[in-house]
Amino acid sequence: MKKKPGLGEQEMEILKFIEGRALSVKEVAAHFKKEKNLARTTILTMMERLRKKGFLARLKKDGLFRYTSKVDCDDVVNDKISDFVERTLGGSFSPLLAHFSSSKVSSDELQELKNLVSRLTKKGDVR
Amino acid sequence: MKKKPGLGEQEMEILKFIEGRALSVKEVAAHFKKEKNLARTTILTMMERLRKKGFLARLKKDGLFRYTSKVDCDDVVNDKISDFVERTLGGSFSPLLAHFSSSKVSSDELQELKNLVSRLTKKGDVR
DNA sequence: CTAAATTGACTACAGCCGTAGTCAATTTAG
DNA sequence: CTAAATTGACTACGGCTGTAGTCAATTTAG
Repeated sequence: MKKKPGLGEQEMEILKFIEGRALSVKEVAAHFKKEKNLARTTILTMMERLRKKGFLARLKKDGLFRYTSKVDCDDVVNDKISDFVERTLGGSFSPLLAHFSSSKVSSDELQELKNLVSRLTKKGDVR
Repeated sequence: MKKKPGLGEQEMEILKFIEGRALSVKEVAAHFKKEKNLARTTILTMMERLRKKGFLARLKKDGLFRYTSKVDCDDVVNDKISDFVERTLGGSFSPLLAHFSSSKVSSDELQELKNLVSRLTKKGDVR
C-alpha cells in the first residue's frame, strides 16, 4: 500500500478522454484546446508524464505516436476514493455520511443509496 | 465558490491538534516531534502558513505567541469532501456508492448508512 | 528533393506542500 | 546584568502539477 504517483485533475481528464481509444497528442490537444484552451505542449507534457507514471502506453503508427490507456479510469477513481478516505477522513466513512445527510442528494442517488444498503444487508458480506 | 487555499495533510493534522486550544509552537512541535519526528521549524512554518491562510490566529501572551484555530475542523473536512466530490468525482456521488459497495464497510458504518437513508427518506428534503 | 508543417524531447517556471536550516531578537536563568 | 536558551522571521529546496516555450527531428506537401 504505497502511495502511487497520484494523478492530478487535468491528468485525470486526459486519461478519461483517452480511455478506450488510441489517440495522438494532436487529437487530445485539439480537444483540450477547444475545451480549456490549453497549449499543445501542455497536453504533450502531461501525456508523457502519464506515460512515465504508467497510466498510458504509446506506440508509433503511421509516423506518429498513439497513446492508449493502460488503466481503467474507474479503478483510478476508486483508488483516489480510498486514498481520500484514508488520508483525509482518517479511514472512516462517517464524515462522508455526515456530509451526505447535509448535502443535496438527488433522489436518484438516494435510490442508489437504498439499493446499496439492501445489497449490503442481504449479502451479509459486511466485514 | 472559488478554490480556497486548501490544506495539506500535515496542515490538517496541526489544525486538528490545535483545535479548541491555545497552543504555542513549542507545544505543537513537541507533539509532532514525538509523533513524526518533525523539526520545530517545520511546525513553525506550517503554523505560520496556516495563519496566513486564515485558519489560525495568534496572540502574544507571556512573551510568546499562542495559536488558536479560527475554523472548525469538521467544516474544513466538509469543504474538502465537497471539493473532492466536485473535482474528482465530477459532482456525482455515484462513484462513491460504487466504492461503498465494493469496499470493506464495517457494520457500524452500514448501520450509519441505514440510519442515513431513513433520515433522508423521512425528512423528504431530497432535492 | 526541398521547403513547410508536424511532432516530440527537453527545459523552464510558478504555486503548493512538506521539511528544515540560519540567524537575529527576545526571554530567561544565573 | 550577561550568558544561555527560546522564539520567530526568513530563506531554501525538493517534489508534484499545471502550463508552455524552444528547438531539433521527422513527416509531408509541392
